[in-house]
Amino acid sequence: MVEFHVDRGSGFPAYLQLGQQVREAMRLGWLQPGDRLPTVRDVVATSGVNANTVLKAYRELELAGLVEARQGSGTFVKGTLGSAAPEVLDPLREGLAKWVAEARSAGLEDEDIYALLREVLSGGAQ
Amino acid sequence: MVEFHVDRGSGFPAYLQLGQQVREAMRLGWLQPGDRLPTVRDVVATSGVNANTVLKAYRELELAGLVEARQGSGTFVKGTLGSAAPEVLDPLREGLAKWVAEARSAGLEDEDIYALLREVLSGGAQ
Amino acid sequence: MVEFHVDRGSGFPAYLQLGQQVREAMRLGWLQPGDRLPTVRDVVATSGVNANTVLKAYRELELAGLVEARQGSGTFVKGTLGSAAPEVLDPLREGLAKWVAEARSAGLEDEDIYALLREVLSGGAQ
Amino acid sequence: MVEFHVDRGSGFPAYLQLGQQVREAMRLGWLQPGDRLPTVRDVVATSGVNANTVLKAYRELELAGLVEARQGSGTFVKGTLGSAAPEVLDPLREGLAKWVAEARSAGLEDEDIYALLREVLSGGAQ
DNA sequence: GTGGTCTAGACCACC
DNA sequence: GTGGTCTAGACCACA
Repeated sequence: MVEFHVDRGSGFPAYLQLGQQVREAMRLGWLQPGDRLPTVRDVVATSGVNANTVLKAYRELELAGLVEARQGSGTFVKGTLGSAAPEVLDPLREGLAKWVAEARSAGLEDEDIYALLREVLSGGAQ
Repeated sequence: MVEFHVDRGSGFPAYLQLGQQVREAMRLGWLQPGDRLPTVRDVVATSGVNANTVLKAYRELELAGLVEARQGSGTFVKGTLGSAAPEVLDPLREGLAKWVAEARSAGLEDEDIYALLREVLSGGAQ
Repeated sequence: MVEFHVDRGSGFPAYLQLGQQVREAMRLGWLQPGDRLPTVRDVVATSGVNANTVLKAYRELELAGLVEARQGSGTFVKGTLGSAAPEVLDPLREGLAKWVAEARSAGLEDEDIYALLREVLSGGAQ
Repeated sequence: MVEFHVDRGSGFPAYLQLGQQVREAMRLGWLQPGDRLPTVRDVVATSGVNANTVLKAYRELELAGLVEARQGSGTFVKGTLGSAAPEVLDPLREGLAKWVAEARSAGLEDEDIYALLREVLSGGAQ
């Protein structure tokens, strides 16, 4: 089961954070087609966000074709995102974890790590 | 010289994007204490954002003690962010680039990679 | 300029009524690409609907690619809907008006007329 | 026999769709006083809607004096709607069908046609 | 009890 | 002054 964590006061809209977390869970295989998302009320209880904010996040996922809301029964994962199978992801995750350990022991903070990744992904100096 | 890229319509506030990009450039050593930030006018021309938005971003960086506005001459980097020296960053960047190459050849998209990193940084299953 | 009329208490969601009216105005050529929709505040004043309801309608039109919201300046028609040129529409409208006059003088109410049209469009008995 | 078609996900409440379809069938003479409506069970099977939703639709029609529920035997049309006799309706239907054929061959979509009719019924520019 | 609609109002981002 | 975000809470449609 996915649990959401909303960082309020970061300026980052709460409904976007929720949407992103669903997308990431789908990419990582935590959410598979047919799985039910936490109910709106669950998310409200868990994350402290208002119900309408959750609804908005779910509605946008629905419009994106990723989930499907069924009145009275819940919201369900419909589409897929990211093609990576666990057999592929697991060794990569392991390799990345090793690299992260190195980076941290060299004194890098998480923000440094994100910055480095963005640099590398965007192909150097950009 | 740093060049800003603002993604409008992503829901992510423009002034936060600018601030984040300055911070990342500082972390990666692209911006060093004493360096001058692009002028507001430059950023407007480059990114299509309104001047007030740029001013707001710079003002917040100044309040954070990271930059200093000098009337008539521009805005200059004052503080530092991230403790990593180039001698430390370079081999890490290289290691990361190698891992990214692997991940991509395994079919992962950039979003998959970000998701994996977030997972690893947050300590596994979260 | 388009003016909205929202029928509250019909059970028909207000935001759908607004969306439909924009779409119809586009079909009839009352709204052309580049035209500005009434501001959210205008609609609130005109129709008595809440601002968020209007925003929701406009956001859905934007997601459908029909309009574009520009912060600080308004919401503008972007796409097109219905290919009918005025030269084509005008004679048809005239013919229809004539038929409507007949139907009404035969005692039909508007609801009868809608029912008839729906029957004819759906191809008879269906 | 009337057959219901409920469009879920249109935002239009299912019970209103059912009610409207009964009303239209009455206006067009498909349902006459004394006729029996489909059983709730039939509608559930046909339209995929929940039984309570059908019951709610029938209850509202009953409150409007249009139908009458007889315990154990079904729901029957009681009142009338629309004053048009078949001798009146048929030629009008024919005239409308001719107009619709014209409109379609001019490239109009059904939505265009509905928009035009609404415009004409509401008396022009509204 | 599920998702959905609407409201009223505060506050923010942007021009 | 423009659109947008978020909240709190009432109420509805549906299973």
